[in-house]
Amino acid sequence: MSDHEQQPLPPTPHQSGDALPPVEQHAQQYETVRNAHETELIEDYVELIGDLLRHRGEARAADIASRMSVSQATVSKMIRRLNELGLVTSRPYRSLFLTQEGQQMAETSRARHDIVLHFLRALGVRDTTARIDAEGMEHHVSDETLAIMQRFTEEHQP
Amino acid sequence: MSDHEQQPLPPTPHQSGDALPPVEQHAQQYETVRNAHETELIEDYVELIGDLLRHRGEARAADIASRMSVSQATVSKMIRRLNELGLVTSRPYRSLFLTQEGQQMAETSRARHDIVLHFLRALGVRDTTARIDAEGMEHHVSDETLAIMQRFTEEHQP
DNA sequence: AATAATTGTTAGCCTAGGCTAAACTAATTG
DNA sequence: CAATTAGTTTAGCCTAGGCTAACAATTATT
Repeated sequence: MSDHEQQPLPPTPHQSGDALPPVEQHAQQYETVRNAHETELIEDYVELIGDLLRHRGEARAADIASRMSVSQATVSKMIRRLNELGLVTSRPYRSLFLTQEGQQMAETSRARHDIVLHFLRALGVRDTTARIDAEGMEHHVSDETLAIMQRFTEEHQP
Repeated sequence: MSDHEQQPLPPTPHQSGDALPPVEQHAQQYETVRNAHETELIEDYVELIGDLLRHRGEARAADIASRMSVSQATVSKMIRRLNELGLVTSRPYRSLFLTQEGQQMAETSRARHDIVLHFLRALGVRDTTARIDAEGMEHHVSDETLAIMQRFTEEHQP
């Protein structure tokens, strides 16, 4: 075999896109995302439970399962975790309730979610799309950006 | 024990926030997010490898590990997966390369990432924050929203 | 050339978050 | 009130994505 190997090339001079950030900053970006992922699901559950309590008066495991389209077993397991984390109280075969701390988290999540959703709509995104995007984005928007989104929304549809 | 149990309450009449979406739509929101999570990491790796190749001329496992701040073992395992998925070619102790398909994915990811990043900056978000938020948001922004972001950016700083 | 340092791989462990199947409890209805 | 249906839980399995520790290969240094 002669040297037809793939060889590293010199960096492309006409760089499209930005330069690479310094290693520490770059690393921090990924770390932040990983951290968000850890709390994301927890927050989604708590937020949904809060919504169900508010709109329906009760939050049953079966509702959560169908709204999240996961199995009831998955929900049951998750509820145990939320319990251990002190976010919900539950008794077998009864509606769930949020603890003080859980309510706090639900409100915060709900508020973030609404800000992002309203912002997207104000930007001109269709409702269905906005809802989907907001669900994914809400956990990755910093307080700084959130504040800017809120201001934008207020200014663009009073 | 007398009946001091926590009881479900009637739905709050003064609803803050929106009403609950119909179950199917609600479920689809969460499904979309779950699907995004599955491809997210893969795309991040491929995108980073593309960036390293472009800016540095080569992409070594050690660089990926430090830029993502994960262990080299984790990177090594992931590279095997990327290989199996036909996204990269690798030989031990040599730089990684992207396959045709990998390059395609890297470009798409990079483009999305840039649009989100530039949009955030155009909105007025500070650079460091914008980078962090963009890293988390990019995988959750629909094509529709992406197009709107791009238009916004063009109009707000040419 | 020998040794040291860097880089990469492998093995084995852990947690989170899915799933199905089976068992149990509560509610509804014949 | 017995039986069916609906809701919940438990057990056990799987994959992804982290980790550390030990080892192997390459590259750099003396």
